[in-house]
Amino acid sequence: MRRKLTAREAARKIARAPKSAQRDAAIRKTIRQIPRGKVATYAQVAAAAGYPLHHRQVAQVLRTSPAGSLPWQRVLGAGGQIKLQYEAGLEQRTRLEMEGVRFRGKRVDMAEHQFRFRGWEEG
DNA sequence: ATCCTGACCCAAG
DNA sequence: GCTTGGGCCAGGA
Repeated sequence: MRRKLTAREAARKIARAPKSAQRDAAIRKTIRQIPRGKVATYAQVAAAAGYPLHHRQVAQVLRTSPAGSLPWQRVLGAGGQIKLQYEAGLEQRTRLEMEGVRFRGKRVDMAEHQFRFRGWEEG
């Protein structure tokens, strides 16, 4: 069994970790803050995580994260559009509707469902 | 280092 | 509404 890291060791480990790992961790943490019935856009997640120009990495994180580790269905494209294709897109829509998220045509009603992160001004 | 690709975004037309 | 072109960034070959 591996011994638990001391606080100092943990800090060193983080300092040594590549920036991409910190960034991805921040993105995952941000996504997990979105509650049931609420949604956020890729760009919004990136900005709230502290990386305003990394919306594409949000998608990358969602793609590469193990299934069940994130509420992936709550992340949408700009304007509340589902960006997944085919079955995946249908599943996303179904999951969201199960959470009480309403759609207007192909788009989620963002005025009603967009999540406000702490420190997220605008709107 | 270069080239390609992606669950992106946005302003134009 | 839709398509297009340009911009953005990181990962993999």
